[in-house]
Amino acid sequence: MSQTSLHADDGLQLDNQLCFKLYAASRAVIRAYKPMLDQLGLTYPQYLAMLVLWEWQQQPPALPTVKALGERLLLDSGTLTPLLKRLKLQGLLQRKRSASDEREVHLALTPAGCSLREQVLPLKSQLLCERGIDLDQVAALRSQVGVLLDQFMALNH
Amino acid sequence: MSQTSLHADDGLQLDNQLCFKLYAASRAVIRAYKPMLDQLGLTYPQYLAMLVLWEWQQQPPALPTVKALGERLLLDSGTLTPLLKRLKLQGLLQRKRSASDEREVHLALTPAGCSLREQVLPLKSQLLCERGIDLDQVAALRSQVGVLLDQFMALNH
DNA sequence: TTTAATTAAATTGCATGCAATTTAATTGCT
DNA sequence: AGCAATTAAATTGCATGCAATTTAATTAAA
Repeated sequence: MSQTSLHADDGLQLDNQLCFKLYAASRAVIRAYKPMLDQLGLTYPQYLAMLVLWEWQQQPPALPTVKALGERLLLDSGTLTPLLKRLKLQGLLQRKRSASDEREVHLALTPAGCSLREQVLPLKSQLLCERGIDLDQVAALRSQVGVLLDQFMALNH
Repeated sequence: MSQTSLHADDGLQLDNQLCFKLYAASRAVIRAYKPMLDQLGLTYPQYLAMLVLWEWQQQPPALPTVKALGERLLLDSGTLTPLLKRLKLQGLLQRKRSASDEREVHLALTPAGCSLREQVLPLKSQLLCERGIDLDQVAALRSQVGVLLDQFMALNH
């Protein structure tokens, strides 16, 4: 009998938990982004919101609402409403009640919000370079984590 | 030229971001744990703390301090102090200043904290079963995310 | 040995996440 | 039309994360 089988439930060892690895890795990656995000004046979830709004510049969605943003980021209005108010305070976007449906709030980038995008790519290249990230490895892992995410999305209703 | 290359910077597409996949997958997995954790009366980070304290029952660390727990979970006292106070309020652990070094706070499970462990394995089995999780796939992904985590840990100082 | 530097927790302040409730607007149904 | 059910945001309350500061205790150093 091997030493590792002395305890019946390695199933509860922290290091055996995928959930902990994901949780820790997610925070570690966010931490790595911090210097870049500080330059941009954004928090991490604010950055994700901006990524979506920048995408919408090129591929406008049916409705650029808080709801649509929430579906993309998997966040609800409880998180997004205050976050978007802060982005608005920074002059990066506008929030406007829809004329056709007063329940909806439509989001639109300001010129400042638009142009912030141009600062991101060079900063990101620098980040990847400084850390010697293997892009192929990142792409492979992204794909696999994506599969896991899809499975859980399918199962969480 | 393919349609996907019309935009020069797919590098900023949300779906191409490993960071977003990790962030979303981490939250999705935590969401999946919620029913089990509700049964235990724990939040997710509280559960992780308990996993470490249960491990310490079998493999006592040099010093069972807040600092040691923080090194294991990659969390600081700003997060852990209030979390541990809540676990103490629930009667799951004790916090005691070290006699030899009054700066340290030593953590010890109460009998209730100890015995809570026995409820976890069956609940976890049920969770994996209900969701039809492929254990080999989970193990493989855990290993790969672990590699990424180690790389970032090495790079973040 | 007094003082400076370090260290471990705790505290403070701010921005998430998210459940639950509320508010206001729209739809659906009779 | 009139009213119940739905829907989109906002709000409330609570528990993280984490940077920055503070407090208290220990070590190192001049």
